[in-house]
Amino acid sequence: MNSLKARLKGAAVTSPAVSSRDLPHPESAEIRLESVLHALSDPMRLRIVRELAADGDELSCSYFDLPVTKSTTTHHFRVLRESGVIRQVYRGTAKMNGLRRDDLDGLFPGLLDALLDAAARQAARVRDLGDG
Amino acid sequence: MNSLKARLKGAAVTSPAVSSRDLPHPESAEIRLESVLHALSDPMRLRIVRELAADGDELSCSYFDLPVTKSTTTHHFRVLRESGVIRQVYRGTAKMNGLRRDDLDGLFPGLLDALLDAAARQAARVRDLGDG
DNA sequence: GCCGTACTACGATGACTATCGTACGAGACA
DNA sequence: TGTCTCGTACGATAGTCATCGTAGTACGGC
Repeated sequence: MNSLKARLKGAAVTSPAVSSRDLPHPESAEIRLESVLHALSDPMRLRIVRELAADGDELSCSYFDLPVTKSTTTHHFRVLRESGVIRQVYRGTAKMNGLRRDDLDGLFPGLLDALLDAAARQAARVRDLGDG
Repeated sequence: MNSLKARLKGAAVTSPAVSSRDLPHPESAEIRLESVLHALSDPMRLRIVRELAADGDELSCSYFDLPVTKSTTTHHFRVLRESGVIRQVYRGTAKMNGLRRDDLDGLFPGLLDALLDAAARQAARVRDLGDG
């Protein structure tokens, strides 16, 4: 049942180099706190970032099973990339996504961990409410 | 030249009790991380929160010298209140604003400090760029 | 070369938002 | 009572955004 995840998690690692297509990313110094917060203020994108932080640093877009269409998924990943939260790289037909942890930690030490911890706490809180 | 600030910073502290008008606030348990991040993703509101954290915990709306009209200022304060970031209380004609630090620290330990630190670092970075 | 998979581009749409101006209400003070 | 200040309410407006569907591109494998 996790065959899909297993298949996609390390997809196309055999490719030694990056595809010719490359995507525009902000440089580290161009990353704005407001943009990062805006990117993470959407539940779908916060969820993506949480999975990315928990499950490894190179996940394809299709690894995520989001309750929206592919177009919308593309949109959310673009927002995350353009805000500097993730780095995206084509590998074959897949687009691999990785958290820009080093850049974010360099700019805003402790922020990413605090955000991930806050998100985890909130998720646990919501889960507890669901349990009754 | 800071007479305005001095006058407004402790305005109406003589009033012992809160006015009859009171404003709707989310309870601590109702505060959502996404809403907090969304509230802080606006430069104007991030600035308000930074001043609030640095300059005391009971500042009137008019203490802030924001480059927008009064209507817009009201709007931003409402967003901050409804997201659970600040608490607002009428005192005479003034509306006093305070960070909900205890609630936020209780829900998301370390988050507020990390955010304030991140904002301070970015402000310093921008300042350095300005100095050339 | 052909097909399937992964993702994109584009246009549309409905919702939200930051901003303003004007008009109004609530309290302090003469 | 009148007046001043602080802040609100309301309507308008221009912009952004999350979402979709459809059509299209890029790559890998047959």
